[in-house]
Amino acid sequence: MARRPSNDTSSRPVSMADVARAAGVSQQTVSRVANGLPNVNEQTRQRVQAAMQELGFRPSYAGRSLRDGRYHSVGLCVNDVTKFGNLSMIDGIASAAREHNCAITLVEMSKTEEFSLAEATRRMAALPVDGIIIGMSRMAPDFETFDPLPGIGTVIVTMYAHPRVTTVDSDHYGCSLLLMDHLFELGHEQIRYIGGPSFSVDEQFRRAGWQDALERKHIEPAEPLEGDWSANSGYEAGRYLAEHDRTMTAIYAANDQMANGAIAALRDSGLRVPEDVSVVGVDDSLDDFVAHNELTTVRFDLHQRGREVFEHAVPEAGTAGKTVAIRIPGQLIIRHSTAIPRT
Amino acid sequence: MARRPSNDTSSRPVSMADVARAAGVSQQTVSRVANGLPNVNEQTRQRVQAAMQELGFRPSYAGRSLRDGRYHSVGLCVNDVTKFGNLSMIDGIASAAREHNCAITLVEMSKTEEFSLAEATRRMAALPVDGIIIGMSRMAPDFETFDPLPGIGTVIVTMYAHPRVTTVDSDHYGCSLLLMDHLFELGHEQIRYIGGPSFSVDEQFRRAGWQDALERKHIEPAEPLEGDWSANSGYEAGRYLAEHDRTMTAIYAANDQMANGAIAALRDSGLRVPEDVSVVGVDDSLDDFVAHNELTTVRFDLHQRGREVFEHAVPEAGTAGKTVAIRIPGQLIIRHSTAIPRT
DNA sequence: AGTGCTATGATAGACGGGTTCTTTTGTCTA
DNA sequence: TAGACAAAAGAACCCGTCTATCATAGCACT
Repeated sequence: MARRPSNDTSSRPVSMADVARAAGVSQQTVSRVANGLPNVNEQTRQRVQAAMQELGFRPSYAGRSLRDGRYHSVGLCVNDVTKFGNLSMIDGIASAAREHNCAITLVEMSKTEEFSLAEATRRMAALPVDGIIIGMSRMAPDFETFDPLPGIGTVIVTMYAHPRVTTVDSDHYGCSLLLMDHLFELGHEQIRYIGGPSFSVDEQFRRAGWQDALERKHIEPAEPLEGDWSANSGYEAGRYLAEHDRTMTAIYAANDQMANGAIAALRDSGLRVPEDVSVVGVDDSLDDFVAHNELTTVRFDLHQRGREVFEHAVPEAGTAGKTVAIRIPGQLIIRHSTAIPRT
Repeated sequence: MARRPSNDTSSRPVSMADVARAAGVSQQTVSRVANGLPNVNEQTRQRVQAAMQELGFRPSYAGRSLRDGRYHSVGLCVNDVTKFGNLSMIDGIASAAREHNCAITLVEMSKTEEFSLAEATRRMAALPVDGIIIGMSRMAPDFETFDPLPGIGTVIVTMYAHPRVTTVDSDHYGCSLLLMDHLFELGHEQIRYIGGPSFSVDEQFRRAGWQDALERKHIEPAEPLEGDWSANSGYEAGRYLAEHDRTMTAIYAANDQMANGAIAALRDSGLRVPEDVSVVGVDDSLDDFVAHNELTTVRFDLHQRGREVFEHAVPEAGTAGKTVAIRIPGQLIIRHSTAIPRT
């Protein structure tokens, strides 16, 4: 004989059968009570509920999931929870998930090493998820060849489009155009670029936007500088530019933190912002950290992105099947770090 | 009749039975292959593996969980993902979870409204979790009366101790003592306090530490100021103090962001930091946002906290049953925002 | 008495993976 | 040729929830 059904409530979670035994009713009367179905006598209902309470019954997630084939959770795979991009992704998705009464199953891959989409998918597929979301903040080695698992919605959060997978992201290319247009309108032409690490996908697209904007106006882009997203790296780059480039009138830093560092460097070098040099950033992330934030920047609607990501990963209503690439535009926030260039 | 077993592989995930049918073997021969058990002919094994590959078999999480009563995931319930305290909690727990090859099931409660522990527990208990972690960044209305669910490990991340639940947190009281001792050693006595919102548990303990430290030295604490953790609120408080208190020699801001704002305010008011006024903060959170961060602060080991939280929520080895209160000390980081007071 | 409705029980099947028990098949030896 | 033994495969069931049938008893109303 296989395992005998055990009646000791101590070592095993309380099941409906336990409750039924305790209340002196049948198992599916307990089911009726648990699911609020009709045709249950009021006295019986109370007796069952009392038994549930006393025994500490909670319906088995595994049993229920097995039955109705749904997990009510969406899988999210990121490399580093604390990076601004990932954090804002979690935030946006958490909002959307809550609206759908859904939880998030979060897996953090190695903070430093890159991971393949196949590996991430395999890992997530073994978890209780109705859909898989992968944050691809750096190019995965198998992006081109990757095939999503059949039968489960998959969304990659990245700017790169994929022929067989829906991708969603804030428009990290368009934000550059917004900022560059703003600077062009003010009259700037010599606009230097301080980027993030070159392996970053966001960096690649923000930088491409900067470069294309210049080339469209037939301006030769000066050598871009590479930081690591931190204010200190922005400071160093700003210092370098202040000392070596007397023709520039504006700096586009690929995020606010580096922009903030660059501003400090310019001021330490005796240059005024925005009178001598205009500075712009991206993310609108400084408010909590810097008093009187004056930085012109681009703000992304992260909750909208979260909603799009979520709803494409867990397609409730016939949205399935279509592979799309969604880019959510940012909004230009003009503050006082930009002005008409000195003549 | 109940639901008929369906054989259309299209609408249903691929099960072992499907693989067995395709490979022409029995279901548990597939099981043996899947779990690498012996007593399977090499040819049979290859045939089964080929069938698995072709059909895209992946073992059902629900079936497996139902069988062995484990979910390999820990539940985490917070009010707002983006708040520094919660973010660092997620980060720390994610590390610990990864070490145990475990996922995190994340639920974000209302960002603004407080929630009861009973409600949070009920919500988490319906999810695939082997343990429940609740971030209580503001006092829950039912903290005193709360009883944890039997049969599942529960940890509350908060400074308040609870008689029936293990609580873990960074030592938000001790960090104040570290900073105050540092200021005392330099010779400061008139130390003003800029706190976070009074409903915050962290605030309550950081403030209590400041107050107790002063009273232990028989110094009457001057009225504490209340901010909202943001740099702007720190700026306003700093401005107020600069204008109204000419006897203070140091400011203790309850987080780095407010400290950063306060420093800006002092400088705007013509006071030098640290020559005229010393400033300290807590969290060591500025590095990414501010170039040349000079703020003396306290850094918490968030990964250690995450590990403690995780291991008490999911007790692998006999640590169960004991209700403890763990407070993880911070580390004083002395930079250059503190100096001997002017005489 | 017959009809219809409600409350409940009894039984069973389905979901998918894993364990145990049993049976079949194959090989080697006496 | 029979017996011993091991390898391989099958059959049965359990985990817990939910639902689909039936069956039955009680009650009210016509």
